[in-house]
Amino acid sequence: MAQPEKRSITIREVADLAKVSIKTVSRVINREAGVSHETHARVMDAIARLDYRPNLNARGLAGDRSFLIGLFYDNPSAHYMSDVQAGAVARCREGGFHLLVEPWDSTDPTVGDQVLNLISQLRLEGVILTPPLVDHAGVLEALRTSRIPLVRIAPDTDRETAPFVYMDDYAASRQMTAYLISLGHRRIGFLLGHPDHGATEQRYRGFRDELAEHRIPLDPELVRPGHFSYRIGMACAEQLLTLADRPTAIFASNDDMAAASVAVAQRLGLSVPADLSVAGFDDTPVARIIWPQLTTIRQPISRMAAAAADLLIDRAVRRQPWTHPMPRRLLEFEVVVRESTAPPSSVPSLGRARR
Amino acid sequence: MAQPEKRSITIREVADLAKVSIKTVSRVINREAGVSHETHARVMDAIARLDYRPNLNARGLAGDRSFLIGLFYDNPSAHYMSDVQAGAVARCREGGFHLLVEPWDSTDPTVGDQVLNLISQLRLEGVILTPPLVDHAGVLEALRTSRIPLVRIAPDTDRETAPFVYMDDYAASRQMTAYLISLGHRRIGFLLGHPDHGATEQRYRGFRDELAEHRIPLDPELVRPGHFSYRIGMACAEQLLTLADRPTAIFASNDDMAAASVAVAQRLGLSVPADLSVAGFDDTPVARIIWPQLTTIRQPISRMAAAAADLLIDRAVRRQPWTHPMPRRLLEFEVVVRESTAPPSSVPSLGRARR
DNA sequence: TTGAAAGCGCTAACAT
DNA sequence: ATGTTAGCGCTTTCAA
Repeated sequence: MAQPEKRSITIREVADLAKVSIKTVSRVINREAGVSHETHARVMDAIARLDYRPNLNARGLAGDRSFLIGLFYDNPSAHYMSDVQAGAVARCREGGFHLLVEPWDSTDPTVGDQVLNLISQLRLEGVILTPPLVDHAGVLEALRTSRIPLVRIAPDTDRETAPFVYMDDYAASRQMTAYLISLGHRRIGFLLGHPDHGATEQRYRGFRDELAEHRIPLDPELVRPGHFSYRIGMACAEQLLTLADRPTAIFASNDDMAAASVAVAQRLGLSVPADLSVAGFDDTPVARIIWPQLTTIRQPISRMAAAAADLLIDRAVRRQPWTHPMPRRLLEFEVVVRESTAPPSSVPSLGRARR
Repeated sequence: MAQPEKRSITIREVADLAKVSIKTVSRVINREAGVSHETHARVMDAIARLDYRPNLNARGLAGDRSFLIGLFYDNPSAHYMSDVQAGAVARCREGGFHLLVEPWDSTDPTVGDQVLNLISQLRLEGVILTPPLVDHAGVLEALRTSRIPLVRIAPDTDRETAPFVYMDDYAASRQMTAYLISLGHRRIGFLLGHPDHGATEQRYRGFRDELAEHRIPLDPELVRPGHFSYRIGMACAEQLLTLADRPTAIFASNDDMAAASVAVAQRLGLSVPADLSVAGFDDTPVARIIWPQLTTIRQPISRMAAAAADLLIDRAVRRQPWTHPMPRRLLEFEVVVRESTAPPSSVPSLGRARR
């Protein structure tokens, strides 16, 4: 049984059909100048008739390109990565690029080598780094020595060496804290993020500074290390809520920990928000999936990723390195008020659901 | 300021250093037989000394390969895709392949063309399709005409034409239903999935057949179209729970709808599981994030994806097409009993949390 | 505005 | 067991 020939159309055949040289076809494909209107039309016609698609391997080999952008991550949050990926992949497709996803184990001491290896094999045209990998010394160094274009999302350290996109975690945190205070809360518990994430410190600072601004003393007992984890967040929330003088609100620095706080409160027979207000951060789907729905900060995750891809693609198309100062893009967050926050009540409820 | 030369090491240089021909180096790289021990060692040494990394573009162009596997999806569930991706990417890395992620809009009538275009440009060595794209006629046809190796995850239709991996949704659903019945439930509400997903029908059939097996009549009023959606699931749950003769249990065919049912129950002052048992399907993180934690079915998502990648890589390495019957891999599910299910109580509680 | 020829770095087919 | 040679399909000089 003869295997039907699977050979694809090549630039040669297009050139023949259009009665031009392959260089002219190449010019058309690459939108180079210097092709007459009429020739251009003939070539386009031939391309369409033959259903020609240029071979990216060949283009890459000849032009030292790959049309590939790498998304490097080490983030266990499915929703975060899903948003990042969606933003990046959409922008890539618009620009004729493709997204290669590569998870890394940042605890592996050879990760730098592995990165180097990948880069030199694949000739990626750029890499997007997400937190917390974004501040990983080994990975950063590998990327630097390979001199590959790099855009980081929300980096914490070393902000001068490469372009990055970010939102103002500090301001967002202050704004949420201010909102809680405006509701009348004075004893506010705070659940810290993972120490490896730059955002952890930013969000905590925003909380502290806003309290100070309102001359509300910060009770160290109310600040707990939740590591962005639902499980650890639960333990922290339980400690907070069984305190003799328990807080009337908890500001968790991500939604998972906020959801954990809500769950603990309910388990303890406390009603949210009547007995306890809970605020989250990120606006992941979990914020709407639990009851009551979470008041939280909407991060522009997908737009940050799109902006990152945009910087990379722009650079790849221009074929020009960035110059100092490195570009950066600031995207806006939003405080989303839902059902989990309300003014504090002095009378503890019986734990009945409201409504 | 002179740009430092960035030229990479080529096979030529390795050959020179090792005093062999490039073909021999090529043999070593590709682990072909027919290289003496001593030569092999010399080449490996040269590779290490020069830190040589073969250019994948060149390898791809010459050998008509790409070392790229595509993950095509159209699934809005971040957790599902995250698991799929993790499984696939892990297996790819083991095999020296890379994963390209491509979301598609299955409502776009030109999606078939777009797929064709992508394939012929990139020369992917294989494609993994996830539900519900896995049953999309246009995409399937495009993939078929391009004759690209394809492995589908949990396909519903056309199961003879290409390899696939799957779990037994039907059996899982029966098992969960049996469990609910064993607890003493007789009026069980069922929340259907999205009509485009093959699993929707399987899960429903399992439910129906298990009821029949126990001679429990199926009340059509208790079966509602939740579309796998949290929001729609909420509406359905509300209808179910405000029925005069409301069910004592709800079997939602995914976790999101189960979470919605729990939320609605709590809002209505019903305690879960005392007043209402709720079972989910999938064991996504939401199952543990809500309170009470969901009894659900653990799908082997990531292992299915790994198996899919495995089939593709194996075929790519052998460079042999699959023969009939197409390979398929069945992976095991697991019923995970948590806190959201219990025997029905005849005395409606006051809606207080237990414990 | 257009084209010819020389690679890009590798693998394949065929020597030896 | 090892080498030679001819491409893979494109982009890049450089010339016309």
